[in-house]
Amino acid sequence: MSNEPRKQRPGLRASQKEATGKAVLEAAREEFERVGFEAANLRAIAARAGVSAGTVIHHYGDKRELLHAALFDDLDETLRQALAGLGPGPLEKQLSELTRAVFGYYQRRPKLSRTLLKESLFADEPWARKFTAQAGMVHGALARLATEASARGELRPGADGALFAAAYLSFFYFALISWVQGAHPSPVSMVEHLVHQHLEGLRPVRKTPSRRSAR
Amino acid sequence: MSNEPRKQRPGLRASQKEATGKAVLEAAREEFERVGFEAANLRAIAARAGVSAGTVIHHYGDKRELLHAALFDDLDETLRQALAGLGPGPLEKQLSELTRAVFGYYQRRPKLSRTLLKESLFADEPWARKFTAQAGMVHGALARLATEASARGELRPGADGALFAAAYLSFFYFALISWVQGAHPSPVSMVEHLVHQHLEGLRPVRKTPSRRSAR
DNA sequence: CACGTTCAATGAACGTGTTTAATGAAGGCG
DNA sequence: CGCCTTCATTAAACACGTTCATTGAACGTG
Repeated sequence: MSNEPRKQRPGLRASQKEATGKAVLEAAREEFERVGFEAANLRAIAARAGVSAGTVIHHYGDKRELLHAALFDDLDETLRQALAGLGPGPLEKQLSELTRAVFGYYQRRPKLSRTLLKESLFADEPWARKFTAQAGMVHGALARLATEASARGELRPGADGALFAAAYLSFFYFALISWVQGAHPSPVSMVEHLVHQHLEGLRPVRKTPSRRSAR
Repeated sequence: MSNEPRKQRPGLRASQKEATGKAVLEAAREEFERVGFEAANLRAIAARAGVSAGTVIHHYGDKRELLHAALFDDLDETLRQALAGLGPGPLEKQLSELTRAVFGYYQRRPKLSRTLLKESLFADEPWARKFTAQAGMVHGALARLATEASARGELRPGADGALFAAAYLSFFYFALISWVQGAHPSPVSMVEHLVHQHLEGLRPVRKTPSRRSAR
């Protein structure tokens, strides 16, 4: 039972392995963004990293995991910064900022955005778990935003923040899928309209709301 | 050789081609549903249809197109029947029926539902066009349902039926993706909750609506 | 240091989707 | 009927992701 915190010295072999892994990841990022996922060639990525194809697989399991390993952190960072950088504004404005920021992540990788979305939505384990956790983080942040908005009087007191968060995510993914499939020029305004309608509701008016009915 | 119905357009070569095409399609359906998309082997499908692997590709271009060719019509039929069979009930009940019916289509193909959804949402041309058209048909029918509900007084007169349809589709796909990824046991109730919230809205109450706020 | 063990790395081999050149039967035409 | 054209079909070749046995250097231990 020697479960001591056995401090592993860097070790020459371990650090070499880490270096190789990073080189492969960098080569993969470049190739994926340059020619897209399906057109990217594992042997080409391996050559660019100065290793053999077998080494790439030995490190990352398969091509899809390599994609996720190469790009997950960037998306995660984008999400965290977008959430952290939200202004105090009204809920709809905050969501609009968030939509724009995350959309930008995909827009910045035109050759890759379609596959990126496709493979992250339908990832296998262990990445499915990571993406679920990531979505859970965003979901929680959104629910918190809704609660704050409720406290400001923008939403009714009993509003279900978690359910609202699910609705926003539905709208966002639907719009994003429509965009990558070429069905809409920009998901931002679609999400905005859907969020607005979701907040206002569609039931018969009891009294005309005094809020601006823009758009 | 007098069994020829007449000098018809088809011609011997054309009708032979159509026969092999159908045989391939049937073999593909069976193999796909039996072992799933990725595990299905083109040479096995070809053998089952009594042709060579090249013939399968010659007919359908690639493996993904074969999947769509094999299963699109079934989904289309499911959708049309679900839409045609909707009762006169209130809008939320109609949507619940629709959700159940379409969900059933995926539920009936456990080995295939994940890939089916994945590949249809992110299809390439020419199938992307067909799926977009199919979604457009459902979208139109949903907008019509909303308009009718509006005429019945369930929704406010100015309600945007098209936007509501987009919201429903967002919820449905989000719930379906969550389901195929194993994140939720059944998409039906999730869609129901989201639709309900969408209809009621989240703005502060001006006057207490007579409906009870479930959940 | 000597010796056995671990393991990152390799390249050849494999499975499978896709491409291609060849084939031969159907179809059109004088 | 002869001849040429079309084209569905095929087998072989190819491309690429993935598997696997092998290797040799790093590592741990006495």
